[in-house]
Amino acid sequence: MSLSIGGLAKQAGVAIDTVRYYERNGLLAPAGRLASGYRRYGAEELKRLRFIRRAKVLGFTLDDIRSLLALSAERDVARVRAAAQRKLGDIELRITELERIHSGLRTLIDACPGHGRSDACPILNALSQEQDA
Amino acid sequence: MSLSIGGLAKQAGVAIDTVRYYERNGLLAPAGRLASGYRRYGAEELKRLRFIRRAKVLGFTLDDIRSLLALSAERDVARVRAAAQRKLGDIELRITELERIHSGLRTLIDACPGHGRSDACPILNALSQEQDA
DNA sequence: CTTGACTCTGGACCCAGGTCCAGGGTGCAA
DNA sequence: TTGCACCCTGGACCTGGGTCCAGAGTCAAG
Repeated sequence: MSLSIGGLAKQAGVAIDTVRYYERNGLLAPAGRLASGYRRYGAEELKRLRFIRRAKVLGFTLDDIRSLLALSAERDVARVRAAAQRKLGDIELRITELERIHSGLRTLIDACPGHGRSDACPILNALSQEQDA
Repeated sequence: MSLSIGGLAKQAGVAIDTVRYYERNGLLAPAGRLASGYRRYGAEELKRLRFIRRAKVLGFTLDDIRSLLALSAERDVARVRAAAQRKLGDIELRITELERIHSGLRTLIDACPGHGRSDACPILNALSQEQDA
């Protein structure tokens, strides 16, 4: 079984341009070529492309994924796990930050009657004036 | 009291280039000028710039903020509140998404002993193989 | 053999939100 | 008057992750 770039992209659920972009950026090894110059792919490349797609879903950047692929090739389980843990930490940080924003906004909205004089609107006041928070 | 662009930027805690960028992009009105062409600012502009900075902290995009400023000028409290509520919804969505990612990663990490054969590493397996999740 | 679908390349462009630069003019203090 | 900090402009550049394009070549069905 052998795939054209279009077939590969379809199987993996990404765009053709994305496949070439990944190749250019070292996430996929340079593909084998036909005499015509057309790229050909096998099952390995499909697996790798799907790996990339899943890792992205889990919040890894392409940079992260490059490392992950290298560690995976070296079978370095400990460092794969450590990378996942770092990513988990990042995500926790982002969640915390969003929750901070969320509660700030929630407080403001709850305090705003949604009508009446605009200088009594806590949202506008919070944005306009000096404050501690 | 009157401020140069540098003074304004400093008071508001943003970069000079950012002030000019905001002016170019309609978040700040075109500044008054001295005969030399130097921009001059008053207290109003400082308030407005701080408004922008705070709104950004609360997760509003510059586009959002442009609307917010317009609504604020029109004293349209109801629509300000509605905009804040939409933004709250966005943020909730982002939190939910991150939590989904978080729990996926957490499960994988917890299942991974961090040593041993790489083909027994749940993280690599999850990324490499077909799966439901 | 023709036709339409596919692929090749390098490079430009997109989003947001700035940031930096060169080459010039200005303001003010010693 | 010199010197330094500040300001002006238009336009290029940055990050991340692609997406789109023109112009040319190729593949496969009918």
